[in-house]
Amino acid sequence: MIRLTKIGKNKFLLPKTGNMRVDAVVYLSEKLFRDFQEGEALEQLKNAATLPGVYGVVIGMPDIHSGFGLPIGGVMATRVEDGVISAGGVGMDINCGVRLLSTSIPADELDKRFLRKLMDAIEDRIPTGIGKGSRHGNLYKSHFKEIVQRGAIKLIEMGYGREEDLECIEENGCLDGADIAAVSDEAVSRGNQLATLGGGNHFIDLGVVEDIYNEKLAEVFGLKKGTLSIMIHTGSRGFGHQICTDYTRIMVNTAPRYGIDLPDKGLACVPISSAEGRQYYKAMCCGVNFAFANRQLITYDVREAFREVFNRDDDELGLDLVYDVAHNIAKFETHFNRRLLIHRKGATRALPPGHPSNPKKYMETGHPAIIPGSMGTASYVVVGTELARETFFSINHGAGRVLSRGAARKEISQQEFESAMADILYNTRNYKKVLDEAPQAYKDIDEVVNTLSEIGITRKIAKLRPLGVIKGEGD
DNA sequence: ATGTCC
Repeated sequence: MIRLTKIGKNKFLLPKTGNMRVDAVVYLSEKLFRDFQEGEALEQLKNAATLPGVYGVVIGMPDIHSGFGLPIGGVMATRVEDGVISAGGVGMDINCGVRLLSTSIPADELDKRFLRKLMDAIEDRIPTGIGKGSRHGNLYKSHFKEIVQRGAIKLIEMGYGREEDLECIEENGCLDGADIAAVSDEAVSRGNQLATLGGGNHFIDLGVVEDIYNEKLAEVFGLKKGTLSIMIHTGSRGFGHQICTDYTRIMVNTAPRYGIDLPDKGLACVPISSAEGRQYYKAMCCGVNFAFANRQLITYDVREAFREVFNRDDDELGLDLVYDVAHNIAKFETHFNRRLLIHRKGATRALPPGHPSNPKKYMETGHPAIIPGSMGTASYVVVGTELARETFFSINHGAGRVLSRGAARKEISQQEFESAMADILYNTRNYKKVLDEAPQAYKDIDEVVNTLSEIGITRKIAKLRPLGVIKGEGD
């Protein structure tokens, strides 16, 4: 078993041993540390620390749990000159991410019947669950190349959103460098899921802004206590999944040619500057842009559903985009005066006030970073601080699983599930289909969020409480 | 996460 050494409040060290090139650091509160059972995730951090060109420290966030190659809740920086790029370091669901919309609708105005009507109107428009196709099939057929190369920008040009949405999306809704020529035919054929939600932890939820911790910043973010909020969590669906699968195979096969000794197939990687590395980056950008476009189209559908059910205009409803963050992505960024490729896997970028990569609208506050809890617990809006420099301005992306999907299905009873969901509405007819997503399968979101805010890496801005949740059904 | 194993 790997030992963690406490090196500060909520901060633990996994010291460099064996062929690790750098240390690893894990952020855990005392309670999260006591309950910590993620030996495999620590192995994965150690593995990442052995890769060529890895820089600084490999980081585990408080929501860390084992994943494919790099753990979920993992951050790995590599030097552009001599470092590697890893498809598994980004993850299967490229640019899985979450966006938050604010409204000017007082939540206490809505009774359960009305909330249900809203959820039904949203569900009528957005296919959910694994393997579901899109109602915007025309976009896939006629504009796919431009959408994956130009992301949300292309959709805004076509009228699927507001001009001002773009500033409120990480990378302004388009990661530069996408080239569909780097994407396999098989991946392209799976791109027909544009404008679908998917399954697993993906959701659309209606919530209420329950607590404000910082009035000034909340106002800039458009978050007012007691108003209805909408959160959309989805990614690049089968398209991104296929890109990761394709390039993991390529990287496993070519890594030896570059003298790379792979500790784990899931961490398959090649030099950033290699032909295969550059190709993967181009393809990954397509997956990133697909996911931005996916969330943009879902936003378009949600706004339409709201107009229909309320019979009011956007002007009266708000429905403004607060922000859209990526959870699974690799990006070229400058930290410590060095050009690095930051792999964030189940981790969120959180820039502090004044950082030049903030959008103009949020330059003086830092952009909102959105942290969803589980289907039955709160979510948070936070900002990064200057102290987040030590994590390459990265924070956790959610609560983190504490039970595997299988264990959750086996161990949680119907009564336990229903009591955890209390008076929260959910769309699923059969609770068994979402039992693996039960609140009990996740860590305590308050504890996880506090782990970073207590040591000043984040500042909490607002807390959101779910009222109604739309989930895709697994099997 | 995922046409959850071509």
